[in-house]
Amino acid sequence: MVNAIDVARLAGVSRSAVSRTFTPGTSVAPETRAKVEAAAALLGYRPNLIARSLITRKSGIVGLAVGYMANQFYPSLVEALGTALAGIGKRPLLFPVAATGDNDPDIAEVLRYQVDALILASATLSSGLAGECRQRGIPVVLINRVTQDGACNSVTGDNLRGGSAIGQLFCRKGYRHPAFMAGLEDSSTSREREAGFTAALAEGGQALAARAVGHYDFAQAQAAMRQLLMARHRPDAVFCANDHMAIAAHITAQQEFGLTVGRDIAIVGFDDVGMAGWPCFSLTTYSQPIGAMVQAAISLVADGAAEAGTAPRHIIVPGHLIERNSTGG
Amino acid sequence: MVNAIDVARLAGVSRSAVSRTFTPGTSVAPETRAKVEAAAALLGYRPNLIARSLITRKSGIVGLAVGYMANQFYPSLVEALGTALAGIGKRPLLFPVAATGDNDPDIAEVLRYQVDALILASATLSSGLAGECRQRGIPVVLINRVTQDGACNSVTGDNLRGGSAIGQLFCRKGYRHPAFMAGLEDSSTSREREAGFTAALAEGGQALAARAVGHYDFAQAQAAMRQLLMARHRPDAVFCANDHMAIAAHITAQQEFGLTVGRDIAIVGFDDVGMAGWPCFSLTTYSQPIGAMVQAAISLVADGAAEAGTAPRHIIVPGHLIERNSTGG
DNA sequence: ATGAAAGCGCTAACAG
DNA sequence: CTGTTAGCGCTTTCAT
Repeated sequence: MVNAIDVARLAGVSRSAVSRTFTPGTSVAPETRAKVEAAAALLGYRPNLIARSLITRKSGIVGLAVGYMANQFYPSLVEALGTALAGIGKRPLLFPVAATGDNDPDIAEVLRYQVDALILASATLSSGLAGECRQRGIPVVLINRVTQDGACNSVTGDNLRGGSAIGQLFCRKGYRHPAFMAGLEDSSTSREREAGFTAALAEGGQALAARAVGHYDFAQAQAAMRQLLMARHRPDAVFCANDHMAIAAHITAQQEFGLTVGRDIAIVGFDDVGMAGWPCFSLTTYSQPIGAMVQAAISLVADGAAEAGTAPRHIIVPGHLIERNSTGG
Repeated sequence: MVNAIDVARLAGVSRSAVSRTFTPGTSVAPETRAKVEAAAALLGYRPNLIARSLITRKSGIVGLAVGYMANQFYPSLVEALGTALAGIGKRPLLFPVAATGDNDPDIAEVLRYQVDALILASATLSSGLAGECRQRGIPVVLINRVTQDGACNSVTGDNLRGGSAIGQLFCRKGYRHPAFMAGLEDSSTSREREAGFTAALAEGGQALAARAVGHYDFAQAQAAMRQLLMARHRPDAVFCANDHMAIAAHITAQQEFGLTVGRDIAIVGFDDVGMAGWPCFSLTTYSQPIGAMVQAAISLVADGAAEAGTAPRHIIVPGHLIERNSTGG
């Protein structure tokens, strides 16, 4: 294991000179730098980031909590985040969490790595831990969810307006029995989308005819769809709280009930994941632009959005309605 | 920022006592431990893993390179790996790499984090870097790919047998114009699958009628499929080097050429990703069991499969043919 | 611009 | 079982 001392010795300089050579924004004589770089190359020296972080108190590591990768939205997000973080010289330390329930223990564990920030995709943390992070100056960014008390920074799509746009679409199309499939009952995202949706329905003189809960899970969304379709009054249009469940619903309606989606029944999702545009689904949906969301998250992380006294910011990234065949030709 | 000294002071013990309390496998008097734990809880103390790793030379961090998340196989793998690593007290530090080309710079960068191991999913590294890792005692595990010189540990599915099984299936079904869609020409995975495939065809008295390259990419696979389907002699069965491309091919055949897959043309993939089983695709494929592959990778990581003198291990995880509708009712 | 010295938070060897 | 003593590899004042 070669270290700065070895390099210094070989280059005939002090260890400080070596350190400075590899620290951006320090002044080293070009000549010295050259000697150091030559020696380092010869020895295959790479500055130890762990040791550095002990003193700079910046690890370059960002904790990234992510729930279930089965929903294509999250892999896309993780990939985009990984790339964007690399752009500001940081890397994500991944830790899997349950999409629901108490994730504090897992998060506390990752805090021990002295992460520079915490990005939580579809996971929440208690206000206790949030406070601790704030106190330590660790920015916390929730993506696609907000906490009840609004104590954390967050980046979300425009759930309210999106739900509303879909409600309006249903009214315009003249569906008579609109239904909603929730994600998790305690998820802010699902609740906001539903609120926008039902408000728009009401404005159009409609009311929710049925409701089911898919728990954001493929199999459970299928079950929820079965339940909706087997009811006395079958809905003629279903808004699912995300694309992942909408696709499950689509498959179930078509495969198990022989319905032609878009003709016999309308199905709408939320997110605009890649698959939503595939011809076999051609899913009407409301977009959550990943690029913009990642950009927003990165800016919160980079601006050190946790300086004492800074009020949490809640960034809402606008999306737009994408009409495809699942709501009629 | 509270540290071990603060805790020691409050508990009225030495800093070593504090250290021992939080280090598994050390002996502390129950009474001392209790005092320390009380003080730690009061102060909200969490041992600094970064500082610890400086001395133990074990960071608990595993570098995880992952290419394109669009192929569902990889998100599933990442999720499973993350969970399995947590089981042995480690976490993955994610770094995005190009699926093709030279990833050495990115990998070298992550080495500075003193990672305990390197897991490369569908990425390769030069024998130079591989040698450096070996010398430093950092296990390197390739998943779903091997290096040309076989210098790295690897975990792969049974590409040869899988390709062969699909070739045999084509013969048994009596297809007359079998085609192959490669991933990347320089990918060991694609080459092995093709080798098994063509060998089995030859044994059945058949020969490859056409060939295209999809570069493991959705859009490029669609283009490759168009090319195959517009040729003079249209193939009646296409084996795609993975499910991701097979699904692209499926959609293209159906949507753009009006073909009914399974009747007008057979399409087969490799991996058995979740979507392959969806009724709208019902894709015949050869499985790569993620659980077993992760298990194998973890064992290589945990056994410190890089001790000097250890020969690299190449684990082949068996899979099996899954016949679905895409090769006929 | 450079070197000497101090110290980040922690563990490990060694006496007691 | 406990405390003392030395570092792990690095950055950073502070003189020069």
